[in-house]
Amino acid sequence: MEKGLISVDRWAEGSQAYFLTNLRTDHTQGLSSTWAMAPIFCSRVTAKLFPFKFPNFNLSLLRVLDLGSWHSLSLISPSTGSKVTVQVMAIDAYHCPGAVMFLFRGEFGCMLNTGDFRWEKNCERAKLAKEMLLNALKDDAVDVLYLDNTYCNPTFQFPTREVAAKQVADIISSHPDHDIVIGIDTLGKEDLLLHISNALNVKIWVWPERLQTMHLLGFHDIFTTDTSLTRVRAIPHYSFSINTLEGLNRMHPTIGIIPSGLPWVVKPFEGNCKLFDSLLTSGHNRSKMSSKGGKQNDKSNGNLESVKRFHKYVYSVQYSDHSSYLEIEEFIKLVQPTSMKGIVSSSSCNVDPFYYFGRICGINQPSQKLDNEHQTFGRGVYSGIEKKRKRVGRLGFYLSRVTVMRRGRKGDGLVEMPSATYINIAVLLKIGLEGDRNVYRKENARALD
DNA sequence: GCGATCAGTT
DNA sequence: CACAACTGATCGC
Repeated sequence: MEKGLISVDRWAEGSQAYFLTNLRTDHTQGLSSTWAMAPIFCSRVTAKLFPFKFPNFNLSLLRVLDLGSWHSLSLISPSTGSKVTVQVMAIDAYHCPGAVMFLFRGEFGCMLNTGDFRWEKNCERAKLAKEMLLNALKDDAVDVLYLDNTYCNPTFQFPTREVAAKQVADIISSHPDHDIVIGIDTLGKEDLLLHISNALNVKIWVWPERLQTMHLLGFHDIFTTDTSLTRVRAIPHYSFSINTLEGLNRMHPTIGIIPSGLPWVVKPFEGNCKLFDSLLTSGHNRSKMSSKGGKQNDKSNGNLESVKRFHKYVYSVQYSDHSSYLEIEEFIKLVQPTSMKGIVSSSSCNVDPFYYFGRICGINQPSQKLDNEHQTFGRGVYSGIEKKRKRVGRLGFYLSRVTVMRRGRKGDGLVEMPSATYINIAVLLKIGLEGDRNVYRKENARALD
Protein backbone atom coordinates (compact mmCIF):
# COMPACT_ATOMS: atom_id res chain seq x y z
CA MET A 1 0.00 0.00 0.00
CA GLU A 2 1.02 3.54 -0.61
CA LYS A 3 2.73 5.35 2.18
CA GLY A 4 0.95 8.19 3.91
CA LEU A 5 -2.50 6.66 4.08
CA ILE A 6 -2.91 4.65 7.24
CA SER A 7 -0.93 3.48 10.25
CA VAL A 8 -1.65 0.68 12.67
CA ASP A 9 -0.24 1.02 16.19
CA ARG A 10 2.26 3.58 14.93
CA TRP A 11 2.05 7.20 15.77
CA ALA A 12 4.51 8.95 13.53
CA GLU A 13 3.40 11.87 11.39
CA GLY A 14 2.29 11.38 7.84
CA SER A 15 -0.81 9.20 7.80
CA GLN A 16 -4.42 10.21 7.29
CA ALA A 17 -5.98 7.60 9.55
CA TYR A 18 -4.57 5.80 12.56
CA PHE A 19 -5.65 2.46 13.96
CA LEU A 20 -5.14 1.21 17.49
CA THR A 21 -5.41 -2.55 18.04
CA ASN A 22 -5.19 -2.45 21.82
CA LEU A 23 -4.33 -0.16 24.71
CA ARG A 24 -1.30 -1.87 26.16
CA THR A 25 1.74 0.31 26.30
CA ASP A 26 3.76 -1.39 23.61
CA HIS A 27 1.07 -0.39 21.12
CA THR A 28 0.66 3.17 22.30
CA GLN A 29 4.27 4.30 22.33
CA GLY A 30 4.28 7.70 20.70
CA LEU A 31 0.62 8.35 21.37
CA SER A 32 -0.28 10.92 24.01
CA SER A 33 -3.10 13.01 25.39
CA THR A 34 -2.13 15.90 23.13
CA TRP A 35 -2.63 13.93 19.95
CA ALA A 36 -4.17 16.09 17.20
CA MET A 37 -2.89 14.66 13.94
CA ALA A 38 -5.77 12.61 12.63
CA PRO A 39 -8.64 10.36 13.69
CA ILE A 40 -7.86 7.18 15.60
CA PHE A 41 -9.97 4.12 14.97
CA CYS A 42 -10.42 1.47 17.64
CA SER A 43 -12.94 -0.86 19.18
CA ARG A 44 -15.73 0.28 21.48
CA VAL A 45 -14.09 -1.21 24.55
CA THR A 46 -10.77 0.44 23.75
CA ALA A 47 -12.59 3.74 23.29
CA LYS A 48 -14.19 3.33 26.68
CA LEU A 49 -10.84 2.71 28.36
CA PHE A 50 -9.06 5.36 26.33
CA PRO A 51 -9.72 8.46 28.47
CA PHE A 52 -8.48 6.61 31.52
CA LYS A 53 -5.12 6.10 29.89
CA PHE A 54 -5.04 9.47 28.11
CA PRO A 55 -6.94 11.83 30.43
CA ASN A 56 -7.23 15.04 28.41
CA PHE A 57 -7.43 13.46 25.01
CA ASN A 58 -9.63 15.20 22.46
CA LEU A 59 -12.26 12.48 22.17
CA SER A 60 -13.69 13.90 18.99
CA LEU A 61 -10.70 12.30 17.26
CA LEU A 62 -11.69 8.84 18.41
CA ARG A 63 -13.72 6.69 15.99
CA VAL A 64 -15.34 3.52 17.18
CA LEU A 65 -15.41 0.58 14.81
CA ASP A 66 -17.99 -2.03 15.66
CA LEU A 67 -16.84 -5.59 15.20
CA GLY A 68 -17.63 -7.43 12.02
CA SER A 69 -18.84 -4.66 9.73
CA TRP A 70 -17.08 -2.84 6.95
CA HIS A 71 -16.40 0.85 7.26
CA SER A 72 -15.37 3.03 4.34
CA LEU A 73 -12.77 5.76 4.56
CA SER A 74 -12.11 8.36 1.92
CA LEU A 75 -8.47 9.30 1.80
CA ILE A 76 -6.28 11.22 -0.58
CA SER A 77 -3.38 9.64 -2.39
CA PRO A 78 -0.31 11.67 -1.42
CA SER A 79 1.34 10.96 -4.75
CA THR A 80 -1.48 11.57 -7.20
CA GLY A 81 -3.89 13.66 -5.14
CA SER A 82 -6.77 11.47 -6.20
CA LYS A 83 -9.36 9.92 -3.93
CA VAL A 84 -8.59 6.56 -2.40
CA THR A 85 -11.21 4.45 -0.71
CA VAL A 86 -10.10 2.15 2.05
CA GLN A 87 -12.42 -0.33 3.70
CA VAL A 88 -11.71 -1.64 7.13
CA MET A 89 -13.22 -4.22 9.45
CA ALA A 90 -12.39 -4.78 13.11
CA ILE A 91 -12.43 -8.37 14.32
CA ASP A 92 -12.11 -9.65 17.89
CA ALA A 93 -8.49 -10.54 18.60
CA TYR A 94 -9.32 -12.15 21.93
CA HIS A 95 -6.14 -10.78 23.47
CA CYS A 96 -6.82 -8.20 26.18
CA PRO A 97 -10.10 -6.28 26.57
CA GLY A 98 -10.82 -4.22 23.48
CA ALA A 99 -8.13 -5.84 21.37
CA VAL A 100 -8.98 -6.22 17.69
CA MET A 101 -7.45 -7.19 14.39
CA PHE A 102 -7.94 -4.91 11.40
CA LEU A 103 -8.74 -6.18 7.94
CA PHE A 104 -8.22 -3.64 5.15
CA ARG A 105 -9.13 -3.75 1.51
CA GLY A 106 -8.80 -1.32 -1.32
CA GLU A 107 -7.02 -0.82 -4.61
CA PHE A 108 -3.88 -1.98 -2.90
CA GLY A 109 -5.42 -5.36 -2.23
CA CYS A 110 -6.23 -6.98 1.07
CA MET A 111 -4.26 -6.67 4.27
CA LEU A 112 -4.78 -8.14 7.67
CA ASN A 113 -3.08 -6.88 10.82
CA THR A 114 -3.72 -9.15 13.77
CA GLY A 115 -2.42 -6.80 16.42
CA ASP A 116 -1.74 -8.97 19.41
CA PHE A 117 -4.10 -11.92 19.24
CA ARG A 118 -4.92 -15.33 20.64
CA TRP A 119 -6.41 -17.98 18.39
CA GLU A 120 -7.72 -20.66 20.70
CA LYS A 121 -9.60 -23.62 19.42
CA ASN A 122 -12.98 -24.55 20.82
CA CYS A 123 -13.65 -21.24 22.41
CA GLU A 124 -16.87 -19.47 21.56
CA ARG A 125 -15.41 -16.04 21.07
CA ALA A 126 -12.62 -17.35 18.88
CA LYS A 127 -15.14 -19.30 16.80
CA LEU A 128 -17.11 -16.13 16.26
CA ALA A 129 -13.99 -14.28 15.24
CA LYS A 130 -13.16 -17.07 12.83
CA GLU A 131 -16.58 -16.90 11.23
CA MET A 132 -16.34 -13.15 10.99
CA LEU A 133 -12.97 -13.36 9.33
CA LEU A 134 -14.00 -16.04 6.84
CA ASN A 135 -17.16 -14.11 6.00
CA ALA A 136 -15.20 -10.96 5.44
CA LEU A 137 -12.62 -12.66 3.27
CA LYS A 138 -15.02 -14.73 1.16
CA ASP A 139 -13.13 -14.98 -2.12
CA ASP A 140 -10.55 -12.39 -1.26
CA ALA A 141 -7.04 -13.53 -0.63
CA VAL A 142 -5.01 -11.81 2.02
CA ASP A 143 -2.07 -10.23 0.24
CA VAL A 144 -0.18 -9.21 3.32
CA LEU A 145 -0.59 -10.55 6.81
CA TYR A 146 0.92 -8.59 9.68
CA LEU A 147 1.12 -11.17 12.38
CA ASP A 148 1.54 -11.28 16.15
CA ASN A 149 4.62 -13.46 16.12
CA THR A 150 5.41 -13.08 19.81
CA TYR A 151 5.50 -16.85 20.26
CA CYS A 152 6.22 -17.85 16.69
CA ASN A 153 8.64 -20.59 17.53
CA PRO A 154 7.90 -24.29 18.07
CA THR A 155 9.30 -24.00 21.57
CA PHE A 156 6.31 -21.96 22.63
CA GLN A 157 3.63 -24.46 23.40
CA PHE A 158 1.08 -23.93 26.10
CA PRO A 159 -2.50 -24.86 26.89
CA THR A 160 -5.63 -22.81 26.36
CA ARG A 161 -6.38 -20.11 28.87
CA GLU A 162 -9.28 -22.14 30.17
CA VAL A 163 -6.95 -25.01 31.05
CA ALA A 164 -4.34 -22.68 32.49
CA ALA A 165 -6.96 -20.89 34.58
CA LYS A 166 -8.00 -24.21 36.08
CA GLN A 167 -4.39 -24.93 36.91
CA VAL A 168 -4.16 -21.63 38.73
CA ALA A 169 -7.36 -22.32 40.65
CA ASP A 170 -5.97 -25.76 41.55
CA ILE A 171 -2.81 -24.25 42.91
CA ILE A 172 -4.80 -21.81 45.00
CA SER A 173 -7.19 -24.41 46.39
CA SER A 174 -4.30 -26.67 47.28
CA HIS A 175 -2.97 -23.86 49.48
CA PRO A 176 -6.07 -23.16 51.59
CA ASP A 177 -4.21 -21.36 54.34
CA HIS A 178 -2.00 -19.24 52.14
CA ASP A 179 -2.43 -15.75 50.88
CA ILE A 180 -2.07 -15.62 47.12
CA VAL A 181 -0.58 -12.92 44.94
CA ILE A 182 -0.87 -13.02 41.17
CA GLY A 183 1.20 -10.76 38.93
CA ILE A 184 -0.75 -9.01 36.18
CA ASP A 185 -0.38 -5.96 33.93
CA THR A 186 -2.57 -2.90 33.52
CA LEU A 187 -4.80 -4.71 31.05
CA GLY A 188 -5.35 -8.39 30.30
CA LYS A 189 -5.87 -11.65 32.19
CA GLU A 190 -9.28 -10.57 33.50
CA ASP A 191 -10.74 -13.92 32.49
CA LEU A 192 -8.22 -15.66 34.69
CA LEU A 193 -9.26 -13.61 37.69
CA LEU A 194 -12.93 -14.16 36.92
CA HIS A 195 -12.38 -17.89 36.74
CA ILE A 196 -10.60 -17.92 40.09
CA SER A 197 -13.35 -15.86 41.62
CA ASN A 198 -16.07 -18.15 40.30
CA ALA A 199 -14.32 -21.42 40.96
CA LEU A 200 -13.28 -20.61 44.50
CA ASN A 201 -16.03 -18.17 45.39
CA VAL A 202 -13.66 -15.42 46.43
CA LYS A 203 -13.29 -11.77 45.68
CA ILE A 204 -10.07 -10.59 44.10
CA TRP A 205 -8.07 -7.70 45.46
CA VAL A 206 -6.67 -5.29 42.88
CA TRP A 207 -4.92 -1.95 43.22
CA PRO A 208 -7.08 1.17 42.91
CA GLU A 209 -6.33 2.06 39.27
CA ARG A 210 -6.96 -1.52 38.28
CA LEU A 211 -10.29 -1.43 40.09
CA GLN A 212 -11.27 1.57 38.01
CA THR A 213 -10.35 -0.36 34.89
CA MET A 214 -12.44 -3.30 36.10
CA HIS A 215 -15.39 -0.99 36.67
CA LEU A 216 -15.03 0.46 33.20
CA LEU A 217 -15.06 -3.08 31.87
CA GLY A 218 -18.30 -3.72 33.70
CA PHE A 219 -17.06 -5.89 36.56
CA HIS A 220 -18.58 -4.40 39.65
CA ASP A 221 -18.84 -7.03 42.36
CA ILE A 222 -15.89 -9.34 42.06
CA PHE A 223 -12.99 -6.99 42.59
CA THR A 224 -12.12 -5.02 45.68
CA THR A 225 -9.39 -2.82 47.06
CA ASP A 226 -10.14 -3.95 50.61
CA THR A 227 -7.40 -6.34 51.69
CA SER A 228 -9.53 -7.75 54.49
CA LEU A 229 -12.09 -9.23 52.11
CA THR A 230 -9.97 -11.83 50.34
CA ARG A 231 -6.75 -13.78 50.43
CA VAL A 232 -6.33 -13.56 46.66
CA ARG A 233 -4.64 -10.46 45.33
CA ALA A 234 -3.69 -9.44 41.83
CA ILE A 235 -0.68 -7.17 42.00
CA PRO A 236 1.22 -5.42 39.22
CA HIS A 237 3.60 -7.79 37.53
CA TYR A 238 6.08 -5.04 38.02
CA SER A 239 5.88 -5.34 41.81
CA PHE A 240 6.15 -9.08 41.82
CA SER A 241 9.50 -10.41 42.94
CA ILE A 242 11.09 -13.08 45.06
CA ASN A 243 11.93 -10.30 47.43
CA THR A 244 8.29 -9.29 47.71
CA LEU A 245 7.26 -12.88 48.35
CA GLU A 246 9.87 -13.31 51.03
CA GLY A 247 8.70 -10.12 52.70
CA LEU A 248 5.09 -11.26 52.61
CA ASN A 249 6.02 -14.62 54.04
CA ARG A 250 7.49 -12.94 57.07
CA MET A 251 3.96 -11.80 57.83
CA HIS A 252 1.79 -14.63 56.57
CA PRO A 253 2.31 -17.75 54.43
CA THR A 254 1.94 -16.52 50.87
CA ILE A 255 2.54 -17.94 47.43
CA GLY A 256 2.93 -16.02 44.21
CA ILE A 257 1.65 -17.04 40.80
CA ILE A 258 2.93 -15.60 37.56
CA PRO A 259 0.69 -16.23 34.57
CA SER A 260 2.76 -15.93 31.43
CA GLY A 261 3.26 -17.59 28.09
CA LEU A 262 6.97 -17.42 28.62
CA PRO A 263 8.30 -20.67 29.95
CA TRP A 264 10.56 -20.14 32.89
CA VAL A 265 14.21 -20.85 32.81
CA VAL A 266 15.91 -21.64 36.06
CA LYS A 267 19.33 -20.32 35.34
CA PRO A 268 20.33 -17.22 33.47
CA PHE A 269 21.89 -18.12 30.21
CA GLU A 270 24.46 -16.62 27.94
CA GLY A 271 23.90 -15.55 24.39
CA ASN A 272 20.81 -15.92 22.28
CA CYS A 273 20.57 -19.23 20.61
CA LYS A 274 21.24 -21.11 23.78
CA LEU A 275 17.79 -20.08 24.91
CA PHE A 276 16.13 -23.15 23.59
CA ASP A 277 18.80 -25.53 24.79
CA SER A 278 18.28 -23.99 28.13
CA LEU A 279 14.53 -24.42 27.97
CA LEU A 280 14.76 -28.00 26.92
CA THR A 281 17.32 -29.06 29.45
CA SER A 282 15.53 -27.25 32.21
CA GLY A 283 12.44 -29.23 31.31
CA HIS A 284 14.30 -32.49 31.73
CA ASN A 285 16.44 -31.73 34.70
CA ARG A 286 14.09 -29.97 36.94
CA SER A 287 12.10 -31.76 39.55
CA LYS A 288 8.46 -31.92 38.66
CA MET A 289 6.24 -29.37 40.16
CA SER A 290 3.75 -30.74 42.58
CA SER A 291 0.40 -29.54 41.40
CA LYS A 292 -2.14 -31.40 43.46
CA GLY A 293 -4.71 -30.57 40.86
CA GLY A 294 -3.86 -33.59 38.79
CA LYS A 295 -4.18 -32.85 35.10
CA GLN A 296 -1.43 -30.51 34.22
CA ASN A 297 -1.24 -30.28 30.51
CA ASP A 298 -3.52 -30.71 27.66
CA LYS A 299 -2.16 -32.61 24.74
CA SER A 300 -1.10 -29.50 22.88
CA ASN A 301 1.39 -28.96 25.58
CA GLY A 302 3.68 -31.76 24.60
CA ASN A 303 6.07 -32.80 27.30
CA LEU A 304 6.87 -29.32 28.48
CA GLU A 305 5.22 -28.63 31.78
CA SER A 306 2.97 -25.64 31.76
CA VAL A 307 2.98 -25.30 35.53
CA LYS A 308 6.28 -24.84 37.25
CA ARG A 309 7.25 -24.25 40.78
CA PHE A 310 10.51 -22.49 40.36
CA HIS A 311 10.83 -21.13 43.84
CA LYS A 312 9.62 -22.06 47.29
CA TYR A 313 6.98 -19.37 47.06
CA VAL A 314 6.45 -18.93 43.35
CA TYR A 315 4.59 -20.85 40.66
CA SER A 316 4.46 -19.95 37.03
CA VAL A 317 1.55 -20.99 34.88
CA GLN A 318 1.57 -20.67 31.13
CA TYR A 319 -1.49 -18.49 30.81
CA SER A 320 -0.98 -16.42 27.70
CA ASP A 321 -2.86 -13.68 25.90
CA HIS A 322 -0.79 -14.35 22.78
CA SER A 323 -1.21 -17.25 20.40
CA SER A 324 0.96 -20.32 20.84
CA TYR A 325 3.05 -21.61 17.97
CA LEU A 326 0.39 -24.15 17.02
CA GLU A 327 -2.32 -21.51 17.07
CA ILE A 328 -0.24 -19.27 14.83
CA GLU A 329 0.17 -22.18 12.47
CA GLU A 330 -3.57 -22.82 12.51
CA PHE A 331 -4.23 -19.16 11.78
CA ILE A 332 -1.82 -18.94 8.88
CA LYS A 333 -3.28 -22.08 7.35
CA LEU A 334 -6.71 -20.51 7.56
CA VAL A 335 -5.75 -17.15 6.12
CA GLN A 336 -3.24 -18.41 3.55
CA PRO A 337 -1.62 -15.04 3.02
CA THR A 338 0.46 -14.31 -0.03
CA SER A 339 3.08 -12.74 2.18
CA MET A 340 3.46 -11.92 5.82
CA LYS A 341 5.47 -10.01 8.32
CA GLY A 342 5.81 -10.32 12.08
CA ILE A 343 4.77 -7.25 14.02
CA VAL A 344 7.22 -8.13 16.78
CA SER A 345 10.62 -7.61 15.26
CA SER A 346 12.41 -8.00 18.50
CA SER A 347 13.75 -11.41 19.10
CA SER A 348 16.43 -13.43 17.44
CA CYS A 349 14.59 -16.47 18.64
CA ASN A 350 11.16 -15.47 17.43
CA VAL A 351 12.37 -15.68 13.91
CA ASP A 352 10.45 -14.47 10.94
CA PRO A 353 7.21 -16.41 10.54
CA PHE A 354 8.33 -17.19 7.02
CA TYR A 355 10.99 -19.45 8.42
CA TYR A 356 8.36 -21.83 9.71
CA PHE A 357 5.32 -21.07 7.64
CA GLY A 358 6.67 -19.75 4.35
CA ARG A 359 5.59 -22.92 2.62
CA ILE A 360 1.99 -22.37 3.59
CA CYS A 361 1.95 -18.96 1.96
CA GLY A 362 1.51 -18.08 -1.64
CA ILE A 363 4.64 -16.65 -3.13
CA ASN A 364 7.36 -14.68 -1.54
CA GLN A 365 8.45 -12.85 1.50
CA PRO A 366 8.44 -9.08 1.32
CA SER A 367 11.91 -7.66 1.23
CA GLN A 368 12.98 -6.94 4.75
CA LYS A 369 14.67 -3.65 3.91
CA LEU A 370 11.94 -2.35 1.71
CA ASP A 371 9.44 -3.27 4.31
CA ASN A 372 11.21 -1.45 7.08
CA GLU A 373 11.30 1.72 5.04
CA HIS A 374 7.65 1.75 4.19
CA GLN A 375 6.29 -0.01 7.18
CA THR A 376 3.12 1.52 8.47
CA PHE A 377 2.03 -1.48 10.47
CA GLY A 378 3.40 -2.84 13.62
CA ARG A 379 4.05 -2.08 17.20
CA GLY A 380 5.00 1.49 17.78
CA VAL A 381 8.04 0.57 19.76
CA TYR A 382 9.85 -0.69 16.75
CA SER A 383 8.98 2.19 14.47
CA GLY A 384 11.07 4.43 12.32
CA ILE A 385 13.73 5.90 14.49
CA GLU A 386 15.08 2.78 16.03
CA LYS A 387 16.48 3.37 19.43
CA LYS A 388 19.53 1.57 20.53
CA ARG A 389 18.82 -0.30 23.68
CA LYS A 390 21.69 -1.69 25.55
CA ARG A 391 19.85 -4.03 27.76
CA VAL A 392 20.31 -7.72 27.48
CA GLY A 393 17.17 -9.79 27.41
CA ARG A 394 17.36 -12.67 29.79
CA LEU A 395 14.51 -15.01 30.34
CA GLY A 396 16.28 -16.27 33.39
CA PHE A 397 16.58 -13.00 35.19
CA TYR A 398 13.92 -13.71 37.74
CA LEU A 399 16.11 -16.05 39.61
CA SER A 400 19.30 -14.25 39.00
CA ARG A 401 21.06 -14.17 42.31
CA VAL A 402 22.70 -10.94 41.30
CA THR A 403 19.32 -9.29 40.98
CA VAL A 404 18.08 -10.57 44.29
CA MET A 405 21.20 -9.52 46.11
CA ARG A 406 21.33 -6.12 44.54
CA ARG A 407 17.75 -5.44 45.50
CA GLY A 408 18.41 -6.67 48.97
CA ARG A 409 21.12 -4.13 49.41
CA LYS A 410 18.86 -1.36 48.32
CA GLY A 411 16.51 -2.16 51.13
CA ASP A 412 13.05 -3.54 51.18
CA GLY A 413 11.18 -0.45 50.15
CA LEU A 414 8.86 -1.11 53.02
CA VAL A 415 7.80 2.39 53.82
CA GLU A 416 8.36 4.88 51.04
CA MET A 417 5.64 5.25 48.45
CA PRO A 418 7.26 7.52 45.94
CA SER A 419 4.75 7.29 43.15
CA ALA A 420 1.05 7.28 42.64
CA THR A 421 0.96 4.01 40.83
CA TYR A 422 3.79 2.03 42.30
CA ILE A 423 2.40 -0.77 44.38
CA ASN A 424 4.91 -2.25 46.72
CA ILE A 425 5.04 -4.58 49.59
CA ALA A 426 3.98 -1.80 51.91
CA VAL A 427 0.58 -1.62 50.29
CA LEU A 428 0.10 -5.34 50.48
CA LEU A 429 1.04 -5.42 54.11
CA LYS A 430 -1.03 -2.36 54.78
CA ILE A 431 1.98 -0.57 56.17
CA GLY A 432 1.76 3.18 55.85
CA LEU A 433 -1.32 2.91 53.71
CA GLU A 434 -3.79 4.43 56.09
CA GLY A 435 -1.86 7.60 56.76
CA ASP A 436 -0.73 8.07 53.21
CA ARG A 437 -3.55 9.64 51.30
CA ASN A 438 -1.24 10.80 48.56
CA VAL A 439 -0.57 7.34 47.40
CA TYR A 440 -3.27 7.08 44.80
CA ARG A 441 -4.08 10.65 44.01
CA LYS A 442 -2.56 12.21 40.97
CA GLU A 443 -4.15 12.37 37.56
CA ASN A 444 -5.78 8.98 37.57
CA ALA A 445 -7.83 9.75 40.61
CA ARG A 446 -10.62 11.19 38.56
CA ALA A 447 -12.39 7.93 38.31
CA LEU A 448 -14.40 7.33 35.22
CA ASP A 449 -16.77 4.75 36.51
C1' DG B 1 4.82 21.32 33.67
C1' DC B 2 4.68 18.33 29.55
C1' DG B 3 6.15 14.86 26.43
C1' DA B 4 9.79 12.28 24.43
C1' DT B 5 13.58 9.54 25.42
C1' DC B 6 16.61 6.81 28.18
C1' DA B 7 17.62 3.57 31.75
C1' DG B 8 16.29 0.18 34.67
C1' DT B 9 12.94 -3.48 36.85
C1' DT B 10 10.37 -7.86 37.09
C1' DC C 1 21.43 -6.37 17.80
C1' DA C 2 16.40 -7.46 20.31
C1' DC C 3 11.56 -11.14 26.09
C1' DA C 4 7.15 -8.18 27.21
C1' DA C 5 5.44 -4.88 29.86
C1' DC C 6 6.11 -1.47 32.72
C1' DT C 7 8.06 2.60 35.80
C1' DG C 8 11.12 6.42 37.05
C1' DA C 9 14.69 9.84 35.89
C1' DT C 10 16.28 13.07 32.80
C1' DC C 11 16.30 16.36 29.18
C1' DG C 12 14.53 19.75 26.03
C1' DC C 13 11.00 22.96 25.46
